Amino acid sequence: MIDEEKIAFYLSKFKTLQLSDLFAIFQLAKMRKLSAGDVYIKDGTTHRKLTYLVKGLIRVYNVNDSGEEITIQLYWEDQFFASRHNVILHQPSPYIFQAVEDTELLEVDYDEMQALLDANPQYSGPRNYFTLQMLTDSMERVESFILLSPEERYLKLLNEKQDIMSRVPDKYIATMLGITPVSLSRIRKRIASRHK
Amino acid sequence: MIDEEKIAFYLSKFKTLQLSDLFAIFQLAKMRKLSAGDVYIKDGTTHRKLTYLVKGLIRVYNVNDSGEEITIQLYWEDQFFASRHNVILHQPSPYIFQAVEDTELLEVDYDEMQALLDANPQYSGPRNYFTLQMLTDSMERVESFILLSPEERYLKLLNEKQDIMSRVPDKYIATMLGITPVSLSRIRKRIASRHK
DNA sequence: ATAGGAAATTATCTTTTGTTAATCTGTGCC
DNA sequence: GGCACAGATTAACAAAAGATAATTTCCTAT
Repeated sequence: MIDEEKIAFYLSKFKTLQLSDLFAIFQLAKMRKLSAGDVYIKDGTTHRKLTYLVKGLIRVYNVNDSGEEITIQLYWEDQFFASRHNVILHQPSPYIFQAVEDTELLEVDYDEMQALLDANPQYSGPRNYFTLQMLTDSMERVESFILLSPEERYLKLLNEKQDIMSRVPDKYIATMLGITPVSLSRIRKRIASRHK
Repeated sequence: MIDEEKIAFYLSKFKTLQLSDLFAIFQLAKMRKLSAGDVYIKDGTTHRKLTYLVKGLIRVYNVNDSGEEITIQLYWEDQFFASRHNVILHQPSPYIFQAVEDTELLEVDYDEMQALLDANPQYSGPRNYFTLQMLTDSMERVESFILLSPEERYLKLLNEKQDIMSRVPDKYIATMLGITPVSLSRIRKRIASRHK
């Protein structure tokens, strides 16, 4: 469960929210625990949920025609996520959501959540905050593909998310950067040889 | 100005909105007209505005160390946009927003707009809708960089946004795809030779 | 109609990445 | 300890992209 410290943090961050507003959400929520390796959302299924990641690490990936796993995204503690294909586009997701570590999730039905948020103005600010957070993260990532070389993208990721990166194999990082694991290995070698 | 047809469209799309709710926004808004080539937001400046593009085309670009212009994003009719560095990060934007065509914009002060939206629950749904729209666009773009080759990205863009693409030079498209104009030209040649 | 300029293409060469396969390394398990 | 296995590295070659410069095409202003 979310601990008191985190609840206090959110209450102080969003002045419009009362403890009772958080409880209203918790009443819709179901706690789920996953073991490392468990699949959370299978590709091709329907899963209209909004999920808050309490503890652990989720990897979103795709299996391409050659049978290789391409990691699209990682989610970690205190992030919200959903399967955009399911939730926005009303389509089955082509991606697999899998726990990389033992993971704890808080899950709410997406439509119930939307109804609650639409109906109560005190949620408007926080809701907007989290969506904007996701949007800026995504935009920044787009810009990294346009403005940076693979090597620069890797260094930026190392710099900003070193703690997260150390929790997953390099091959996940490589495909997230849009390159192959072999290429990432060469980049790492190049960087190492330069700093010596 | 936004025409009656568009107003009717938004009113029917968002049932919580009354005509008076739209007027409340219009009262905050200022109409601006730009000629082709005009700079809308200069890099290094502060511009805390939310903008609705009524007519025309805006290009967001960056000038790199070699003096080359790298196009990051295009905005066209009926899209909302803002400078995320200014508005979210409270920093000057490193990007230049420039009108590619003669352009008409509706501009509102970002903080005034947030206050209005936060205070009135009827805006919560529509606000969320537009932010989610931007988010899914951005996420889809990220995924295109991870899952597709430059050639596939180009074909996808042609397929989905042909009308917009025909309004800008190829070199804008190339850098938006994360490649050089020279490379895009080779890709076009490769595609043409295959279809013959 | 034509001259000037920007955009696009082509050419050449270098660098990087992809592909495939082999090798090395570390870790958990019996 | 040693075996099995996944992940990382290395090697070798092919394919693609970057950089630079020359050339061609297209558009626009006069």
